[in-house]
Amino acid sequence: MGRELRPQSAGSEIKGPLQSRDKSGPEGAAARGTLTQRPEAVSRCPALLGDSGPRAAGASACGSAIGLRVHVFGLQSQHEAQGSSCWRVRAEEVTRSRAGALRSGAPPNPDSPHAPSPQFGQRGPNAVPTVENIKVGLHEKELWKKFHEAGTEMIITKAGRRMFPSYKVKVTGMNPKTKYILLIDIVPADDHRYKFCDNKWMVAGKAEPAMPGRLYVHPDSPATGAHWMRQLVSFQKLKLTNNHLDPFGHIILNSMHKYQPRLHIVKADENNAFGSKNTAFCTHVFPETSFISVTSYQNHKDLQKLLEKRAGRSTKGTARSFMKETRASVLWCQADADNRDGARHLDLPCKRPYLEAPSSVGEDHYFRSPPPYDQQMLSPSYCSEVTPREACMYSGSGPELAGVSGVDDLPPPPLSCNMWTSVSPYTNYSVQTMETVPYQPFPTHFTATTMMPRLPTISAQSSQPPGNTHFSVYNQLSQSQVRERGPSTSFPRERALPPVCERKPPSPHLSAANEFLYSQSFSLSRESSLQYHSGMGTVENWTDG
DNA sequence: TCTATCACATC
DNA sequence: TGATGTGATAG
Repeated sequence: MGRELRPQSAGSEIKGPLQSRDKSGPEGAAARGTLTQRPEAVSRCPALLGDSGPRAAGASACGSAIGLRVHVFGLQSQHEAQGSSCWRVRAEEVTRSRAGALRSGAPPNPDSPHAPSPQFGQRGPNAVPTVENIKVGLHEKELWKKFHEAGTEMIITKAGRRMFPSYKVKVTGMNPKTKYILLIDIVPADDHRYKFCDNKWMVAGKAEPAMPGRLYVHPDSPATGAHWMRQLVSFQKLKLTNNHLDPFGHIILNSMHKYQPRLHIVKADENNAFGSKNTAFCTHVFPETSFISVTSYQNHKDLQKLLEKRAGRSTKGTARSFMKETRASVLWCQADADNRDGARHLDLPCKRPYLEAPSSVGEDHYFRSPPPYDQQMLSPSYCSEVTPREACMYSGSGPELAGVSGVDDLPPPPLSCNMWTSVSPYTNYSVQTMETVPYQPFPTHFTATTMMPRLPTISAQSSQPPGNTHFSVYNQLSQSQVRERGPSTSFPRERALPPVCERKPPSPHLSAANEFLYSQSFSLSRESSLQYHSGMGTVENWTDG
C-alpha cells in the first residue's frame, strides 16, 4: 500500500487561531474563545466529497441547529507562574459580566475549580450530586506523568492503535441513579507540527489541518452513576488512526502533532437531556495525558541503549518484553532526560524544543460553561429544513455572525466557533451550547452524526457550507466488521453495531452525547496551549435530578 | 533525511 | 484472533 497523501495546505486566506488573534494580546482572542474556519479541513471532508463512508452517513444525519459560543468562565489559573495571569483576569471579567445570567447570580470562585460555586452544585454532606460534583481521577497517573515528562508518544496506525497508557479513570460524585454518558475526544493541543530531533521533540512547523473530529463514547454509555463509580472506567479500546478515511470510527489524528484527550461526562437523564436546554455536562482534562502522535516510536533508540546499559541484556528481545511490561516509560523518560542534557548546547536546525514549552502536570480540570446564548446563533432556515432524524447540532456561524450575536456583553469575537474541536486546538476555555433540539432516535447502533456549522450566508438543504467541518460520533467498528462489509460499500448503519451497543436498545442518550459534543469547542493560543484549566458546562435551565 | 507503511514475529 | 513492536523499504 502506498503512503497516504499528507494533508496539503490549502493556502487558505482564512487564518487559524493563532493568526486570528487580535492585537490585544495573546489572551485576547483566546480568552474569548474564538475560532476560525479551516477550509483545508473542509476540503478533506469526505462528506463533502461524496464519501459514502460512515461520516457521510453522519452528514446525512445532520440537521438541527445549535448555537455555539465560547466563553471563559471563572476558571482557576493554577499556572499563573507560567504566565496565565492575564488570562485569569480575563476570565474573571467575563464571569462577572455573565453573572446576571447565572441562576444564583454569584460568580464562580475563580480560585477553586474543584469547589464549584453554589449555582453549580454543593459539596458537603448535604450536597446534591450534580455533574458539578463529579470528580474524576486518572488511573495510573504516575505512569502518565512519567511519559508526559519526556513527551508522550502515542502510536497511530492506519488500522488503529490503542492508546498506551490506556485512558482509565475513577469517577466519584455521581448521582448513583442518574444516567451519564462518558466520552472522550482528542483535540489538538496546539497548532504545531513536531519532529523528533536529536532525541527530543521540536516544533517543526505549523500543524496540518485537523482531522475530522471524532469522539469515542464509552460503550457502557449511558449508564447510571452507580455503574460508572463501581469500578474504573476504561477507555482502553479507544483507537487512534492516521487514516483520514478510517471506516472504523477510530479517532483520526495527524501524525507528529500534539493532542490532548478530554473526558466528557454528560448527564443523560431523560428529562434533562433531550428536548430542552437541560443537558448538563462537564469536561475533565488531565494535562499529563497529552501526547504526540507518531507512526512509530521516535525515541526507541534511547530505550535500547538504556536497556543495554542497565540490564546488560539482549537489546532486542529485552526491549520487546520490557516494552510489553511497561512500554519503557520509566527508562524512556530517563533516557530522554539524559539526552536532553547532552543535546542542550547543540546548534540544531530544529526550532523550539517541545520540552521547553510550559507544561503543567497536575490535577485534572473540568470545564464549566456559562449560560447559553440560545437562539441568537441559530440559523432558522436551516433548522426548518432538516428532518427530525437529522438531529444534529452545529456551532454558530462564521466571522460574520460574530458581530451578529449581539447577545452578551463580551467583547465580540473576531471569529466564531464554526468548528468542533477537530480543528480547534485544545484550550482552557469552554464553549456553551446554545440550544438542543428535541431528541430524535438514532438507529440502534448509534451511527455517525455530523456537526454542521452553518454560515448565515449559506442556504440550507443538502449542501454544506464552506468552512464547516464535521465531527462524527459513532462507536468504533471492529475491523472484522468492516472487512465483512467491504471497504467500498456505503456505511452499513444497521449492521455497524459493536456488540456492546447491540445489547442496548436505541438510546437517546447518545443523541445527548452528540449534542454535547457539538456544544464543545475550544480555541487555543500558543501561549495558552499548555495551561490546563477546568470548568463545567451546564446548559441553562438545567436542574439536577 | 524524515516519515509512513508493510510484513513479520511475538505474545 | 487481535494487538503490538521491529526492521526494511517506499516515497
